[in-house]
Amino acid sequence: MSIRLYDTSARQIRDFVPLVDGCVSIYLCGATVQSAPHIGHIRSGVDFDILRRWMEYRGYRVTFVRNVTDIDDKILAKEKESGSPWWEIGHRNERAFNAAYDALGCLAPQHEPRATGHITEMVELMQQLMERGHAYPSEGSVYFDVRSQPGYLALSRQKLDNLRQPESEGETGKRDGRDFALWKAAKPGEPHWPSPWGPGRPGWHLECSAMARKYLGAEFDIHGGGRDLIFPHHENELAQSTGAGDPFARYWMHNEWVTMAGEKMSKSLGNSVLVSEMVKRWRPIVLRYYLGTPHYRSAIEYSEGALREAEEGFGRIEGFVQRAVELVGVAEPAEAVPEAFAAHMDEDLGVPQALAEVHRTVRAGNVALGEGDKDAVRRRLTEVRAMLGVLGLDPLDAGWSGGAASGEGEKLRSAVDALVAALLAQREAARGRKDWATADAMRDALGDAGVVVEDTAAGPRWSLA
RNA sequence: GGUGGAGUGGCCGAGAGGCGAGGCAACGGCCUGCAAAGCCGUCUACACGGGUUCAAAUCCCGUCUCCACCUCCA
Repeated sequence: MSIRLYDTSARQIRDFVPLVDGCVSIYLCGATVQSAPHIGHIRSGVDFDILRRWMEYRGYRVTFVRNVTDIDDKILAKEKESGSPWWEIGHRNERAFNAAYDALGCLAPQHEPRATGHITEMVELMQQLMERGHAYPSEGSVYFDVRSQPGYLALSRQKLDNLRQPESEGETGKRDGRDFALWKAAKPGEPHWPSPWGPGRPGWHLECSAMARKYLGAEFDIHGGGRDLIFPHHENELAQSTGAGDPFARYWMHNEWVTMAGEKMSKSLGNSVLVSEMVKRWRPIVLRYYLGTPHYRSAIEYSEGALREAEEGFGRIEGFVQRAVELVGVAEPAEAVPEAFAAHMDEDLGVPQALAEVHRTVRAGNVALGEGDKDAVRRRLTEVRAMLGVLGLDPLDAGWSGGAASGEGEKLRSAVDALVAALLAQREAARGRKDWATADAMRDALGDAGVVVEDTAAGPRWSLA
């Protein structure tokens, strides 16, 4: 059996055959660090993190590259607005992105190259494009000649003649209004780097072609990103790279976006929800469950209610894991996930159906808990952990301990545990004499303090609300 | 104008010709001193109108509604 993936280029699900046996190379378009990440940005990170984890589970050696575009028009516009230098804006936002990836449990890429660190590679690429007749300099800028590239627009399945002709801006120096800039001549006050065509800065798109080649080679397996990148970003990347002679990506994968009242979440519409705000209100693992659980090619409609449901739904899974650990202790994830789960994941990352398998296993585990069947509980726990691990949602994974594993947090935890245990002992005594009023009052008081008490056959257990 | 996507039960969200995905909520039952959690059960839908087929949420035709992308930032 093999993994099958929906390839945007082919518009269908294809068997995944890696370029190099046993290895997978993935290039994901990451952040253009002009602003802090909203949950739409980070959804892409989560979706491709799941892809990567699944590939690793299937035994591939994965090389995952996620770029940082740290120079572009919007960043320069921000510089003018805010007065902060472009590199400071970029760095601040890059840190915000990394904090968000980290908070949501996205594994670190092997390489995280920045556009401004690869000017030399871009210049080389442009020279090759010129030699091959796909690019031309004009007034200090360099443009890609879209008419020179017969395959142009194959990815987005458009026709050149159907593109709206951009309004002529007078002195652009382009041969065709649809030609796009590889290199932009420096304007006064803007950052610039030297090039054979004069000082300037890279155009959008060019960095990805240059960096994908550098870190993954002229041909690699999967190129990913949000769906809005298909055109122009990926189309232009493809044109540049193939124009320079690189075979480039073998599969193109695009995730859908997060919508808000039916509309795409974006900064310009003013409807974006920042990750930094969300993690204050929802546990990061719940946020990941919410963003990573629908199929990656389906839009997610943002709503408070959906977040609450995610919290409840994940809580059900987590509740089983906790109770199971209380009964049988921490059991390591199983070596293999259940067959049905794997089959769904193999089919274009069928996370929703795979998740149904998690729920089935949780139910079976809960039945085993009810029967006190320790062997069965342990088995279900290892299965559930294995499946959750692939989704990056194993609550016992060290990454989710919330950093509270610090000495301070541990001390606090054990202090509270001792206090609650003492109160619960008193409450048990009250229950023993059937003094329900006292027992209930104590439970209410603990509840008000944020400690939820549940009486079970094995005695009372408590957890934080 | 061009290209692509979507409309599923109270809600979220899969599926894509025939055996009720799953979750949340609700309701009933079991368990419980009462709860909580859990288990069992109930509710069973595919925007609209036609058509094809033994059989359509799924295929075909038409209609409506919504969304996205259409280049140097508009």
